[in-house]
Amino acid sequence: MAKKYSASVEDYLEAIANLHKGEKTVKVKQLSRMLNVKMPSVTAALQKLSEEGLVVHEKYGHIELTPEGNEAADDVIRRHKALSRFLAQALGIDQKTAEEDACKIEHVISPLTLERMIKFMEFVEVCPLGEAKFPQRYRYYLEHGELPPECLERRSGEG
Amino acid sequence: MAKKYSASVEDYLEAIANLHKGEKTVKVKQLSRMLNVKMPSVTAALQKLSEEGLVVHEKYGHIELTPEGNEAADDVIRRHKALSRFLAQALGIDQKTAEEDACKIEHVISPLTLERMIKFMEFVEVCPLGEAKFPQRYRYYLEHGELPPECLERRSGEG
DNA sequence: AATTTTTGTTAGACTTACCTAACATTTCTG
DNA sequence: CAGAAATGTTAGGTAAGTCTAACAAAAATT
Repeated sequence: MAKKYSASVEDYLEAIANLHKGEKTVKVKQLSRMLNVKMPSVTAALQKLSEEGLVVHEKYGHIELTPEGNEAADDVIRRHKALSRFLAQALGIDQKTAEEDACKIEHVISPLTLERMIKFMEFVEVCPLGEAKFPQRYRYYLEHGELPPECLERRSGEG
Repeated sequence: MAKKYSASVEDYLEAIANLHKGEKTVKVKQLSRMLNVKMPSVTAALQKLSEEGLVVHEKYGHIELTPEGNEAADDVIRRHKALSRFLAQALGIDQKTAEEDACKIEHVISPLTLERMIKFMEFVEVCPLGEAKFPQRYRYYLEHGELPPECLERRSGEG
């Protein structure tokens, strides 16, 4: 299960799924715009995706995902979301960059690494913040380029 | 500066640079093995790289990087190392997986995200560990699936 | 309803990067 | 140093994925 698709295929599936959420019907033009490719490229891609049983698309008609296509799309979207959350929340990266990186990395990241990023965020959320101020201190370090005062204070006494 | 090269080009440059460190001369066969491609593919790639001024390679001769090629290779290697360190150290991913993911992600990660990963590691190293036990606690959470005892103890008193 | 505009498709070409098979050169070895 | 083995190159093919130009259908407009 969870076959491997090319980055391009994943991009098409993801875009179709996302467009489906907003609009009732998905059309070639929308995909073309969303993916920054010309319409003939979309037509060609849809043909291949149809043959592979991931998409339903009759000539001049609207575009839908098959159950298999939908499953694959959901998986890409899951990776995308986890990644962009991790980059933004854990590393303090701005939303735009986090999105852009997620769009690329989602195609190549291993399941294990993804799982670890998710675990990392879980941990940060779950571990009492008053105690483990790590994330906030990291933000401070990012902003000021030096350790926050409460780290410096105790430094000589620590080790 | 720092032009954009394809993932494939980056892989060749990186491999040549790495091989150079070990052996005195780099040969087609070695690259072929290292990159899991057949020798004719290497020959073709070297031709292109030569034309682009990244590599010096005369027929049947040994392979070297130009200054420009070397600079590009160093940059890829820098990304690779930072990534694999981040994955292994910060996220607790095994070395093999960390390497594999680094090999892929190095081609698509943004400078900002890379920089943040580096900053993250710097912070973990620099911030007194006795105080910010975040990384260790994260490891515990990874291993046991629940918070370490010292987090749980104080939990009710924190909210 | 006829025409224009928009959208979609087909046809054909290009690029990247790989492959196999056949040939060429180098290197090793008896 | 001559033949065998290993290495490297050329020639020609394939697959993905993109593009432009020309044509076709659908949708909008008058």
